[in-house]
Amino acid sequence: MGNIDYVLVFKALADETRLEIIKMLSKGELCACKLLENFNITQPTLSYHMKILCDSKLVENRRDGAWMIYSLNKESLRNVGDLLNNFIK
Amino acid sequence: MGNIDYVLVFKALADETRLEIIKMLSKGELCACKLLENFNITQPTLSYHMKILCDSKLVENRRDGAWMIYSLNKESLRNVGDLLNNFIK
DNA sequence: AAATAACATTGACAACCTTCTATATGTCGT
DNA sequence: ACGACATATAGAAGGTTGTCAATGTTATTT
Repeated sequence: MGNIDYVLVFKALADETRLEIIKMLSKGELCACKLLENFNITQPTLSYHMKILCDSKLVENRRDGAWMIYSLNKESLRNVGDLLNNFIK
Repeated sequence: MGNIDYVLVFKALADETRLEIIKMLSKGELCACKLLENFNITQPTLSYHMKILCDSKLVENRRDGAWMIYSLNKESLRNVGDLLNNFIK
């Protein structure tokens, strides 16, 4: 319910890697190590991107033992879509 | 029908001033001078922002005498909304 | 044709972003 | 408690962004 910082959200979306991460998460939650397999970036770089995505509220995380599981925050995505829809009428 | 560069689009949206410009244009087309009145930025800075918005295809421009008239490209906005909708189902 | 008005372009600078390596923290199994 | 694994944080390097002052361009008016 916390208010959305749309600039933060669009900054989070404005990166090829993060957009691909969101696409992957749209098919279901994933741990960082599974996400990492799909990119040519180091683990700290992925961690950096995940922090940006979580700070924007587009993505949520939960710990499962040693793993960190990431999933989409669909309400946030819906709110962003609504913002754009309001612009076009 | 040119394909959309979503990273470019989200970069264009990821700025407080440009988001406000889009909000203003959502109520109807405007010339640069009218847009400028609403911000504490210089004319070259507005011109810079308008170029980014036009490059992203979110905004279109047409010349009317000495004025440059800007308007939203609603199809682009709809496509971006569709992209987000596809993520959440 | 000269002055004015609206807008774009250039060049400079500070702030921010993305990436890496190195290191730290947290968790599990032995 | 130790080793191995998963993830986060810190610091540094290089690239990108947003802003301005100065200047250029295009259109209008006198």
